[in-house]
Amino acid sequence: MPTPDQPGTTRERILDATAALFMRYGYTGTGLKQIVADANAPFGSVYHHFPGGKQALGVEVIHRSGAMYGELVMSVFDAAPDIVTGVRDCFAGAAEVLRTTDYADACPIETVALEVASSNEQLRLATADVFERWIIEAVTRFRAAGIEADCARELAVFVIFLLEGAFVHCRATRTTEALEVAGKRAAFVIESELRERPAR
Amino acid sequence: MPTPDQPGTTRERILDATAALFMRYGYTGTGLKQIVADANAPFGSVYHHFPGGKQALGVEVIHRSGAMYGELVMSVFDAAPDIVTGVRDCFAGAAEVLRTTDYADACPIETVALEVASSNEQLRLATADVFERWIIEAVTRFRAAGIEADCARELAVFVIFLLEGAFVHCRATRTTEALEVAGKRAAFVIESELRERPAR
DNA sequence: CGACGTCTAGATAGATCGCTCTACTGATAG
DNA sequence: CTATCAGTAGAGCGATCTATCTAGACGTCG
Repeated sequence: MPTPDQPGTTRERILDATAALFMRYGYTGTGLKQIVADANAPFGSVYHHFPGGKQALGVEVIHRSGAMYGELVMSVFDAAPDIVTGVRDCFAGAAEVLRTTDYADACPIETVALEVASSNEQLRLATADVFERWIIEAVTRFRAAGIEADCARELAVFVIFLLEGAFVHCRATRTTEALEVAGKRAAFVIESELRERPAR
Repeated sequence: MPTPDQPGTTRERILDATAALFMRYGYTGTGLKQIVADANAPFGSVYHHFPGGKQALGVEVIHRSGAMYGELVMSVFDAAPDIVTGVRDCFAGAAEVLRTTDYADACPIETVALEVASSNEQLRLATADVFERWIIEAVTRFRAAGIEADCARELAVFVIFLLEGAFVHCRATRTTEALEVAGKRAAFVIESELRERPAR
């Protein structure tokens, strides 16, 4: 489905189209021809704006998508009355998005991360960087909610990759079972942690 | 790294080589040329043994790898004195394998599952089938350990996709942090469940 | 022995890949 | 006005992809 004449500069349209395609089809599964078709951009513009070619475009898309998805998740946390509700809302929201996008829109970098982990060091480092930023953001939230530093990092890693794992099952089965289970368990674990070790 | 003249029939060598390549590079990232090179097989043999081409080969590899990985995990459970230790050993074993294979050998079908979820219905169904079989096997184990039916399925989904999520982080960062955190949390959750709702 | 089916072996086709190249457009500066 | 430069536009290159095709090797039957 080609994206109809979006607003924004050619460069931005290329970035947006690439991000959408990476989320669904991954890095090797997305061709430059398809990117420019979806972005309504001429082929030559890709190499004008991204002299490093597909890899350079990939690195920028990974960082950009990672930042945008991080902000999206954080906005859900901001809207929630407490951290446990925030976690629950994140999983529920992710399930809702999956249902309304024909199980296509999950994590914007997960497919790419697995694809490039053993084949492209530059892209692998980009995905690792995004994951680390997400963890740090989550740690900040958890600490602010009164969880001790060491434990906060453990919980951040636990919650984020429980979400990533659930995405795999949901996309493969076209159900949201895994996200529902994961959300319930994640919320319960954080609740327990807060109960057992109350505020500092 | 081309696999040196393995034993087995040409067909089996093709299946083994494809499975290894899918695990590292995914479906679209693996070419038939590379498969026959690694398998020490002539190109034509692929289409002789798999008349359906790359997709038919993919479907069979997914089912085969899924069954083999399931058996591997179950053998770890069999060797453990109890179910909590079994879960802990699975995550620890997965971390050990990752470390000794340069973070390449994780889940044999995870990368493919994400890649094909929105692009190839036949392969998507194959990955969904494998996940469902794994869940059923895990449910059987958990029920045998005295966990109630509904809860057993929840725990199975939770543990399996916590493992899958951890694989993403480990392969991207080339650390085993996520698997260690996940193993610890998974074991704790199952332990709690057994403590709170003792044998039937 | 020859006929037949299975499997090996690889050349080749046709499409698509990432990428490079030149030409063109339009806005701005001198 | 001309000169300049960023960006648009797409034809075309070599490489690689999946898939097909023909030919040969090998064993097993009649």
